[in-house]
Amino acid sequence: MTSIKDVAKLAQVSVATVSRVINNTENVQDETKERVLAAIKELNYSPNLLGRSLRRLETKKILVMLNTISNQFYSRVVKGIEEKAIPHGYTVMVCMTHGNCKIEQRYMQMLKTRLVDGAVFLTTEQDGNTLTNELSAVNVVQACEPREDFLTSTVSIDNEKAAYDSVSYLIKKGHKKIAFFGAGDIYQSSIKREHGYCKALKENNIPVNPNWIFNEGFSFNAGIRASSLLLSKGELPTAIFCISDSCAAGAMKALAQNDIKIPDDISIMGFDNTQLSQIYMPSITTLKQPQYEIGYQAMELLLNKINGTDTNINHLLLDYEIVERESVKQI
Amino acid sequence: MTSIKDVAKLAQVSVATVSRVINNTENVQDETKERVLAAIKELNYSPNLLGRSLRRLETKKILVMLNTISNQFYSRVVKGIEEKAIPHGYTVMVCMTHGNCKIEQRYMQMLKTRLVDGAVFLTTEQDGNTLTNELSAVNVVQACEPREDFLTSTVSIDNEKAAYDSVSYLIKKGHKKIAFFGAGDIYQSSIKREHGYCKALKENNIPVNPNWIFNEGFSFNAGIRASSLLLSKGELPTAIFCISDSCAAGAMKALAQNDIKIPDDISIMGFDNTQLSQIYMPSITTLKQPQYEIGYQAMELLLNKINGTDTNINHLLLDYEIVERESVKQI
DNA sequence: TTGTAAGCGTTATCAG
DNA sequence: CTGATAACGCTTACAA
Repeated sequence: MTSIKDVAKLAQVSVATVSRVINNTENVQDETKERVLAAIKELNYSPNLLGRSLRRLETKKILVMLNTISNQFYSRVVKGIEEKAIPHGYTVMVCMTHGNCKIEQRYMQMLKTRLVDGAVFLTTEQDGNTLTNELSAVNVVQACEPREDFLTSTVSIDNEKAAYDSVSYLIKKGHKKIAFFGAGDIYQSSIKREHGYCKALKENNIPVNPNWIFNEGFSFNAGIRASSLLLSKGELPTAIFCISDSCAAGAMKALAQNDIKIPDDISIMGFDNTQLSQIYMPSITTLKQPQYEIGYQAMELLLNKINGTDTNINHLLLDYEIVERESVKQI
Repeated sequence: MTSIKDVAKLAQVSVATVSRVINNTENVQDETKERVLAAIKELNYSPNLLGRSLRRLETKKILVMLNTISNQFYSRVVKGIEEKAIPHGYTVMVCMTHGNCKIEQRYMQMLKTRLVDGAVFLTTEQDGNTLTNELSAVNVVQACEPREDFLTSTVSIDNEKAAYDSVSYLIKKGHKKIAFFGAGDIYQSSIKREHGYCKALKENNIPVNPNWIFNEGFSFNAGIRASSLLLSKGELPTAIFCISDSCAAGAMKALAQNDIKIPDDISIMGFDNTQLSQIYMPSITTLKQPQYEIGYQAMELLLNKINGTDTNINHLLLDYEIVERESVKQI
């Protein structure tokens, strides 16, 4: 590996001069500069960023932590993060935890040890107190699925209100028998959406039927499982509000296999407006989260934190909208 | 930020001793060790990995370069990479290029400047000669979509043979009129699959109809576009061999909207066995690439390269299999 | 305009 | 078993 010393030797100058040329930081005589540039080219030299970062105490790197990239939802969030980060000179890297605490801690080590300047957590596996303690000295924000006990700035939608609006929409479409396919109380978003679901029913004087609340998860298979359970209950609802588009698709497939027509027999509503909701047959009526914007704003908060421009803890709630497609029918 | 010096001072030992305790590298008296560990705990100290990497000239970090994580196909490949890397002490980070040369070069800079020990390229935007030159001194392998002019070890399937087998399968199912939805000659995999498609037809004395070859891309929308073009041609085939599952789904949706029944009127075959092929209605018959295995083996080659165990350029071709589902019918 | 040298946080060598 | 110190590659006062 060629270092700055090799360049200096070849160009017959000091390493300081080479550094000045590389960073365009002070005046260097044209002739010397050219000699240095020629040497750099000849040796195919690139400055070692470890050395630079160690000296400058900054790396210009950002980590995005998430459970898994197989969840389509996150890809546009990351895109938003990147498009804010790159113009400010930051490079973004994505790290998957696969729901594994150990792996998450390993990446956190990179944070704590200054291998990166900051991180955006899209999901996390650990409890908030631990995280708050461990990461007290580093720059972190949360987006999408924030934990309230992890004390950082956050960007997300108002999950309770979004669910409330979704279920109100179904009610407006004439539905009174509405089931909820959630993910259970390990997910704050699921708890809140269940609250919103109940609130909308109550406000419309529809009793909440606990037999119609299932918590099998976000995935396609979760939708299948929840549908099977629902079918075993006897009476069927006319609509199902699902925690995710994948879950909605799973529900649709399981119901279709039992000769239940969507939306003629049962209406289905998804959540997130992932590509799946557009391409499924029938296409899925869903609630669009502003994924790109969530990422963009989260990165903005992180930059402010890194620069010391804003030391407050902010909680941004962004707008959402219902996207009407084919899976919900007026009755 | 607390450094090793602070720990040494608090524990009343030298920094060397602290380092020995951290790395468990030499014998340290139990009593001293405990004092050091107590100090580390009290100061909540983590060693700065920049310093360590600079000293050791290795970072134990691997980059995975790809176009975009929104392509489901890659998520299992990355999983395979991770599961080989982690037990060897390596940490994996994913970097998206979004088809942008500039961004790709930025990540390559991390490679050239020793911020990471190596990289697996799943896709690349630049021409092979440039890459070969730029990255001659670093540890790199390619997987999935290798460029032959980028001289590295590669892991993939035999795309021509896989396409040949897929089309032969359709022929065995009684189809003689078979269209091809490809991605065009910017993708080596597309070129090769088109070759395989033509070869299978010729071997069965079926003339290749250039009107039935479309190159709109890998995406869902590409499938929609290709279908629209196909419908404008007049005569329809009885089967379509698609370059990806997304493309197949797009084709199915566009055809369904024109009241063409899948698989009764036209059979559709996808490629990759992504989750979409399982969950779509009807489910999509497809060719399963061993995604996890591709990633795992690519990482193995990379480790051998990093360790200097194997300096050859290897080209691994892994097995694939046809997964029969609902979108192809015997006629 | 250029060079010298200190220092970023580690680890490894060499003495003791 | 422990400490002092050089070195990794770079940037930046300070001096010349």
